[in-house]
Order: sequence, then structure tokens, then C-alpha cells
Amino acid sequence: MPENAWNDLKHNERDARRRLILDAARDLFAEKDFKSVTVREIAKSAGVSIGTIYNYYDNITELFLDVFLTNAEQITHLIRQEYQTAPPSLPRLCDLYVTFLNDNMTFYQMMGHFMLGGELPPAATDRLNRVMRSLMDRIDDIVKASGISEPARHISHALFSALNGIMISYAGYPGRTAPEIKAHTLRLAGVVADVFHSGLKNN
Amino acid sequence: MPENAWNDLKHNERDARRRLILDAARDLFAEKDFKSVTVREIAKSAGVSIGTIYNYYDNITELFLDVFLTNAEQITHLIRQEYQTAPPSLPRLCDLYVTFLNDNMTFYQMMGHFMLGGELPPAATDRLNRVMRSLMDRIDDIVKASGISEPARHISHALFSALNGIMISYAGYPGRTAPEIKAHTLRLAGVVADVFHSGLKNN
Amino acid sequence: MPENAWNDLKHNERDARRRLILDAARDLFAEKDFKSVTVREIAKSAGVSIGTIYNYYDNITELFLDVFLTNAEQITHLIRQEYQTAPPSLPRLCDLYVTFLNDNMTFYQMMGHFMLGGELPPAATDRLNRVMRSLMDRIDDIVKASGISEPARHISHALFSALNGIMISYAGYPGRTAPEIKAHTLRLAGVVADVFHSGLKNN
Amino acid sequence: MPENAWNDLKHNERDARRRLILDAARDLFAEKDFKSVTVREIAKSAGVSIGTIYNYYDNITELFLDVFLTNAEQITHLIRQEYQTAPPSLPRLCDLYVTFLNDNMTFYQMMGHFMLGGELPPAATDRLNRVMRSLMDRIDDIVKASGISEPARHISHALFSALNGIMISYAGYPGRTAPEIKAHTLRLAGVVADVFHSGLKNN
DNA sequence: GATGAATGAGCGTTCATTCAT
DNA sequence: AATGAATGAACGCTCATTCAT
Repeated sequence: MPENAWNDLKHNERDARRRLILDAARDLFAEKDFKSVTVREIAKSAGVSIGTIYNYYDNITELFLDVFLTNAEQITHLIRQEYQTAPPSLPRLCDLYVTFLNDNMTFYQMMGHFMLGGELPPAATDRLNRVMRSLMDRIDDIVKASGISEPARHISHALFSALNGIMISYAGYPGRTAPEIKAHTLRLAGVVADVFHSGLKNN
Repeated sequence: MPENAWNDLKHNERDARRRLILDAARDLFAEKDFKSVTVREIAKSAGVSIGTIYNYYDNITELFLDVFLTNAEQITHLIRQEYQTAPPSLPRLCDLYVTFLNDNMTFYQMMGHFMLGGELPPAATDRLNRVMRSLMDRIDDIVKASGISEPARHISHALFSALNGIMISYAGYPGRTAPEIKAHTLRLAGVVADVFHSGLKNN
Repeated sequence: MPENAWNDLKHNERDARRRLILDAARDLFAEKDFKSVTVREIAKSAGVSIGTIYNYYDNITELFLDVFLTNAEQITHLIRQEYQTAPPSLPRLCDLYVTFLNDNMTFYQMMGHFMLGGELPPAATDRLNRVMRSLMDRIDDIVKASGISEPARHISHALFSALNGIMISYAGYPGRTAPEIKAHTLRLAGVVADVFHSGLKNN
Repeated sequence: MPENAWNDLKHNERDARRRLILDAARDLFAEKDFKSVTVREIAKSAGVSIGTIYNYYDNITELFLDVFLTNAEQITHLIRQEYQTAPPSLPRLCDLYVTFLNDNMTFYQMMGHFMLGGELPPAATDRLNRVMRSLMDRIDDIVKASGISEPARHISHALFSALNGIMISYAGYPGRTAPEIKAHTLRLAGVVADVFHSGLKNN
């Protein structure tokens, strides 16, 4: 079926180009506050023209959102994998998640942006909610499997919150190098895991 | 010493004016995303000219920072008061802090901004660190007094993180009213307090 | 001569395609200000690709001009028909022309555009002049046949001007519906016809 | 009253600057299609920065409208003067108006733009209508005073239309110099005046 | 010290046109 | 001949900052 093959090729090409832009944007975001990255910079960095970016995204917010949601899907996938391939472990979950946040600070910044102030078109809000709920579900899986008696959803929320909070509180610690920050945040992730583990056993 | 009196007067006036600007800015931030507030708006709202603002602040970031640090000092003060007037209580601390974040979303947004992305001049960084350390010390006071055996500082960091994280994770939940958000975040604050309380007793 | 037949076929096909684009453009112009119609929209509406349009027209101005001139030829033809099938009548001429302008606002807008501001390549200017002169000649036919003693060409110009002017002055009257505008402009066309009729008898 | 004097000075200065921009814009419009004049060009031509223009006008449409309305008020004033200082004369009115259009082609182009396609904010539409009605009233004054028995308003509309139409039909005549165009349009204005004059006497 | 008009770099976005397939 | 993704100059507009008064 040459028709299909051709379509696939086209589709692949389009996807590849989109990925090119996506990755360029992500790299740029890693260097500075993502809100200060411009369309021009992304275009230059991706090696395409400004117009091309608008060929793939209606506006820059959509691109930002795509970077964010791609990241969210990534960590969601990682947690699902962990759940499926190893006995459930709060410490490992915490380590996994905080490691990811350290390696993807943009994701973290964007979570703050989109979940706090960001005016989003309704369609985008829907997509955002769906993806975030899926992430939360995967965390829930592990929390539940850790033998918790309480209504698990609240615990999952609290744990998710605590891990996110580690970053907002320490990720930007001035005068610290990236490895130092990673070390400190992972240590705190361990403390959180411990506290939740022993705190929940005894309820 | 008339010279001193005159200086004091001048000093007071200057401080009063600065406060005027500060308060106007804070009020404006309460209405919308702080990054979208313009110098023009602040000037108008404070009843002074644009130029005057630059008389008190070198640039708009300094003003933003001043608002943030003022808020930080405020919550620091509240926690100190709590510590001095009531028996130490993790649940009350958590409630107090999360209530404050709900009532001062700007503080929360700015914490995210300054601690994550914000390029700050060194002097500003120093001031930021000092104030945040002081806030942490007050949290530390209560954590220590709650009868914890472990090295308290880490626990304090983790607790502080967890409380901050509650907000980034749920404060912007789309489709929820402010009271609903407050209710949910306070509930989660309760869960965190519980978990830390029972989790730490048994270590 | 198969060669010729083939050429004819090709020629017909080409013409049909051009007509397709032309009609799509005209329909689009009817919906909104012609200056705001994009090549992309025309292509989509005509069911061809952007590139194809450039295969038939060097640039978008040429297409606009083609739409305009086609319209001009249409009204020219209508007036000739009127001249050939009915006794010459100024009122009927005025009614016919103003009705056409009402039903083809694009033509009117374009007349304003091309005759006032439009930078046109010389070849296009020639074509424009030829077509407009032909239109004027048909008006002239009827004016002359109406029993006018004066040098007819000036009268024809003045009449043509007056009818065009009715539109620029009232076609966009805000708050009026299309039928109301048609009614008013036709009434004014009647006044103009009367004035020219009685004004010219007595000279 | 020094306060008032100061305010007057400020007011005058502001007005002078606004006039500067207005005139620069008008000059530019005279050179090319007014829709193709950019904010940058106007700024450069007026010797001010881009930002300054936005200090006086909310957006470029407002500036365009100001140029147009200023012109409209000018010709309105000229016609009123004529009415007050000379016996009413259709030929003189026609000559006056068409001379003005020749010397202010921008006014003519803008009339076409604003009265046909131009999407205008309601406030602007109101202002536009008021000014145009005032212009029409002055024409009405002279038409009525010319001893016309018919309902004058329709006649005024028709005359106004006819004069405007002269321009749309001949102002851009390609290959003609400005003086030639002026001569031809004034000649047609004379024809129109004649026709209306004798046509109306006999009704 | 207070003022606010002026500044202009820089923003996101558009769209006629090109050209490799 | 037909395609449509890529292009990038150019647009209107914003807003932190400056500086003459």
C-alpha cells in the first residue's frame, strides 16, 4: 500500500520536525527561566525559521505546554515502569521522582507556572488535567501498594505535594552547584519517604 | 539635636512613601499574576509617579523582591508568635503556614519565581537567604519542640517543603473556588502534620 | 490535427482551473473586506494548493485584479444587453448599475482600491484602462441615445461618477441592513436619474 | 493664576506634539495608500519614537481616524464660511469641495475606507457619524438656499454622492498628472453643478 | 525629591512567496 | 502541473527605564 507508506513517511517527517522544535525549546528552557525564552531563540536553536514553529504550534503557549506535557508523560511512564518491575517502595518512588525533577527543572518550573497562574485555553486545561491525573494515579498505585490503611488518595496528594515542595524550596538555592542541590533534595526526598513510611504504618 | 530630629523626620517620610508603594504593589499582585503587573499600574495605584518608584527601587525586580521579603518576614513573625504564646504543635504550625499561603498567593508565586528562575543580584540573594533562613529557624523551633529525636534541621526542611508543595500542586486547581482550594490544601496540611507527627515519634 | 485538439483540451482545462480559483476568490471577497482575504484562504476555498494559485497568477494583486476586471466585464455586458433590448432609459441604467454595485460590493471596493491607491504594473494598468473605457462606452451609448445635446462624454463621466459616489457615500452606513442600504442607494440613483434627465433636456 | 497658566502650557505642548504626529501622518498618506503606512514610518517622519505615538493614540486606527476627522472638519468649516460670506451657489460649492478633495486625497481615500469596510469601535463610529452629518448639513444649507422645491435632503445626498464619485472615478486615472486630474475633476464638478442646477429648477 | 513624556529594543504573530518533491 | 511546508521581513504594540523640568 504505497499510499499508506507515503502518509507514514510524511507523518514521521512531521513528527521528527516537531520533535526537533520541542527538543530545542527544552534545551533552551534548561538554560534560563522558560518564560523569557523567545520564539526567535527557539527557531534559531532548532535551526528552523520562525514561521515553521507556527506551522507546528498555534502559538507559543501551545509549544510550552507541549514541552510540559511531554515531560509529564515521561515521568508518568517511568513511575509506571517502576511499579511494574519492582516491589512497591516509597523510597524508590521518591528518589525516582526527585531525580527526574532535578534533571528536568523546566518541568518543575512549568508545573508551577501552569498550575498557578497560567491562563490556558479550555482545551489545553483539559489536556493538562488529564495528564496530571494520570501522573497522580501512578503515584497512587505505589502508595496503595505500600500497605496504607488510610484513604490513599489524600496520602498520595500529600506525598506528591511534599516532593514537589522539596524542589521549590531548594532547587534554586543560590550558591549551590547542581550536584549539591541534587544531593540535598534527594536527601530530603529520603526523609519524606521515611516519614510517610513510618507515619502511615502506625495509623 | 535638631539635626537628628530632622533626619528622623525625613527618614520616616521616606519610609512611609516606600510603604505606600509596597502596599499598592501587594494589592495589585493579589488581583493578578504578579509578573503581569506593570510599573505604570503600581505607580497609579500608589498615587505616585513612575519616577518616584525608581527613586526607591533601582528596578522593578527589587520592588518585587521587597514585596516578597516583607511577606516572608510577616509569616516568620506569625510563627514566632505562635511559638511564644502556645505549646508547640505541628498541626497548628501547618495550619498557620498554609492559611498564610492561601491568603497571600503572591508570596507563594514569588517564592517559586525567586527561588527557581530568578536571576538576582548578589546583594539581593544575600538578603533573600537571610530572610528565608530566619523563616526556617522559626519552623525549626517548633519542630524541635515537638519532641523529635532525629537531626531536626532535615525534618524542618522536609516539612517546609511539604507545605510549600501542597500549594504548587493544588493552589491553581482549575474549576475550584478559592474557598474550596483553601479547604483542600488545609486538609492536606493536616495529613502532612499527622504523617510527620506519627512518623517521627517512632523513629 | 490532434496536436491542436490536445492544446485546446489543455487550454480548456487550464481555463477551467483558473475560473475555479477566480470564483472561490470572489465568493470569499463577498464575505469580508477583500484586503483581508489571504492566499491560503483562497486556495482552501478553491480546493487547490497555494502553489497552484501562483501557477495561474504571478502574485495576489493579479488575482485581485482579475476578479475586478471580470466583474467589470459582467456589468459592461449587462448594460450592453439593456441597450440592445430596450429603449434607452436613464432611470433604468441607473437602477441597473446601482443594483449591480449593491450585489457586488467587492467590485465597488476594488474600484476604489485600484483606481485610487493601487500601484499596478503597466501591463495591468493597460488592461484596467481598456476594460473601464469599455464600461464607460456602454454608459455613453445610453446617455447619447437619451437625446442629449451637450458633448455626451462629459455627461457620461458625470453620471458614472454620481452613481459610483452614491455607494461610497452610503454603502457602509453603519447600523443599516443590506436591504435598507439597497433601498436608499436605489432611491438616490432615482434622484440622480431624474436630475440628469430634466437637467439635460433644457440645456 | 500660575496653576492655570502651567496647565495651559502643558496642554499646548501636548497639542503641538499631537499635531506634529498628525501632520507627519498626513504627509505620508499623501505619498502612498494610507493603509500601507506603518507606525514606524510615521514615527520616523514625525521625528518621535514609536512609543510616543502610542502616548497620543491608543492604536493606529485612532490616528488614521483623527487625520480623517480633522480633514472632514476642515472642509465642513470651509463650506460654512462660503455659505456665510457669499450668495449661495451650487457651482461654487462643487468647485470648493472637489478642489478640497484634490488637495486632500487622503481624506478621500479614508472616506472610502471608513465608510465602506472599516471596522471601527462604536465610540469611533459615533464620532465619525457626527462629523459626517455636520458636513452634510453644511451642504444642505447651500442646496436649500439655491431655491429647490423638492425635499432637499435627498438632493443633498445625491449631490454629495456625485461629487465624491467624481474622485473615485477619475482621481487615480493612470498616466495623468495631478494638475490634469484636477482640471478634469473640476470640469466634471461643473457639469454636475449645471445638471443639478437646471434639473432642479424645472421640477 | 517628584514628575511623567519619551524612548526603542524587543515581543508574538502574520502571510505572500518560493521551491524541492 | 500540482503541492504545501518553509521562509523571514515586517507588522502593531508593550513597557521598564531615563531624564529634563
